[in-house]
Amino acid sequence: MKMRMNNIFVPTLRSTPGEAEIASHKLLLRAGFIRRSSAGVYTYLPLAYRVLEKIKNIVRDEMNKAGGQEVMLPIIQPAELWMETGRWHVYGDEMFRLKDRHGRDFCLGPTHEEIITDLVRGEVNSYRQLPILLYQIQNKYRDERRPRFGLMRGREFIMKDLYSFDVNEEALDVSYQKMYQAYTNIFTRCGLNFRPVEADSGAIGGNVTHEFMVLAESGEATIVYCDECNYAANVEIAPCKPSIKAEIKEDLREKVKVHTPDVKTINEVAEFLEVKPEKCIKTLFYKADEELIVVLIRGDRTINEIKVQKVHPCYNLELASEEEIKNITGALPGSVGPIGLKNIKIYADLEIEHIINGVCGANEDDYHYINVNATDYQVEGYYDLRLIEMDDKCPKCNGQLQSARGIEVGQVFKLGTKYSESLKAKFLDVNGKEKPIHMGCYGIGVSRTLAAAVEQHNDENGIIWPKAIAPYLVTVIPVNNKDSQQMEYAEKIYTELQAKGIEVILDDRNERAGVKFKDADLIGFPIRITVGKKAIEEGIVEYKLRKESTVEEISMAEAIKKVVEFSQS
RNA sequence: CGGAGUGUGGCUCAGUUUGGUAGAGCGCUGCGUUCGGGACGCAGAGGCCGUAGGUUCAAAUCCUAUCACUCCGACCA
Repeated sequence: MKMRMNNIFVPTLRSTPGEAEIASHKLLLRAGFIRRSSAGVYTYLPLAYRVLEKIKNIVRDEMNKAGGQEVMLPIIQPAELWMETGRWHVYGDEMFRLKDRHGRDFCLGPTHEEIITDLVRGEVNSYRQLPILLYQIQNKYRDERRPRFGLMRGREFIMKDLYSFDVNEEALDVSYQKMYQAYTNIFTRCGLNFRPVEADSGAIGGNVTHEFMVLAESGEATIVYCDECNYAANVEIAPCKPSIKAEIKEDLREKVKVHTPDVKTINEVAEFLEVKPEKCIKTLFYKADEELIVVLIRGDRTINEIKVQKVHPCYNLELASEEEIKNITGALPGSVGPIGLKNIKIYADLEIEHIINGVCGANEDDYHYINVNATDYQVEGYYDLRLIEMDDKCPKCNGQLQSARGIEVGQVFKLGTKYSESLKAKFLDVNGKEKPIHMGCYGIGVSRTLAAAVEQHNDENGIIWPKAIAPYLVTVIPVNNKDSQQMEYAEKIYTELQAKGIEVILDDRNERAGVKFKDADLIGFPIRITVGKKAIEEGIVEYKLRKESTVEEISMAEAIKKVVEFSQS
């Protein structure tokens, strides 16, 4: 196999295509790893393919070690199965749907719980057959409302999913722990700086779940973690205690309606009435499926809609329209409040209960109430509904919280019996009693991991691949390929490295040195060996690591030795 | 799905306001010079200006529709 730049399809670009916004997307396009086919759908060119295979092999290795068995599952899946679990409708427009020539409904699998459970329910009848851990590494399809950031959020993407089937909850715990450990091993081996965090289980269901986050500024998720204990969570689920400032206790006063012309936002209200935003009651109207609900939160806080959905279960939660609000309250948003609202559920954040002599809209345009207290309106209850902030204390140990952005590359779920019950996947236990199988599912976004690695490991010159997933470990660059001695020398190093099983590429292109250096940096080979005049005159080559700026001038034998050492380190 | 924007050669973009022979840089082909951080000269190839209608003597340019793509938001195992 000739691993030479002349023979490999690596179309690097000098300028960044306008379609790209974030580092990984720009660099993967420029360095000749990917090309877009349509929105959120990409072609993987040879270099990307090699990286994907490396990631997959690390994943395979750890899955196999943990007792997983690899399978291939259908990508085209029948609607019937999805109807059995009810997700044919839950998934909504995000599912790619198609019909066959007979008009039967199918979808392109967005995930494989249904398919795998269907398989297992047909074959597993006895506790003797459990546990069983099956996994697949395949394309999955989700018609994202908004695909973006290149491979980060595609509509077609590569994913590893492992599904575990156990006899009971304790056994599921064992499988879950194995997977948690395997994930830690995988992302460590991939050379990524990551963090497992507590998370929301979303539409997939289940109660216990962790996300594995690659830390990067461009990450779409925000996490909080504590330096004093091991607490780490996605902000989506991080619980918040009410922060009640030790203020001077005010006497409760009678509410008063005041004229507040052209005052709409919390900040405007606070400024106009000369109170702090935290004294204001932000009143938000949501449409929960078909029902309108009200959520109250302190003026300086942000709503956490996931928490709202826990308190008021629904499939779809979105802010109500101005028209819907006007119908209920008689006022437009900006002048609405909880006082006097009827026939609508009002959920208040825990902190709302502690607002004394607060401010809220009067449900009359351009009027607000001041001196509002909890007795002035009726709520369903007080719940933790807000988004955690940096001034919050660690929910576990009260320590100082830190926050970071993360790219979700993996998630592990304890599903319990959600799918086994709806799909009737049962077995007979030792006592001959019929029980539902306890399931877990464990996903890794393989193509997203590739993008996350680039996102985390790059500089102004290009990608800096962690060695375990680099497309090639070494590039050998003869400075002047008109110089046949240099070429021969480079060829010799290349051949020797190859003989030692090192993945090396020879840049034998008829290009000027500068072009080859630029491309080497852009593509991000961990090691570069340069063969120049000194190689011929003194037997000295240059050895340079991509992640460092220093160049070592050493003999060819030493360079080869260093490469081998590096590859084994 | 709401808001904003962009579609002109392989890539980056100008030209559109004010209609009148389709441009530049990079890349590509050939020849020559050059050769340690994206060289230079000369000569070339390559575009029914996203698509479809319309207005006009004349449309990349004006009008209408439509498609694609990107960004912000909403949403998201």
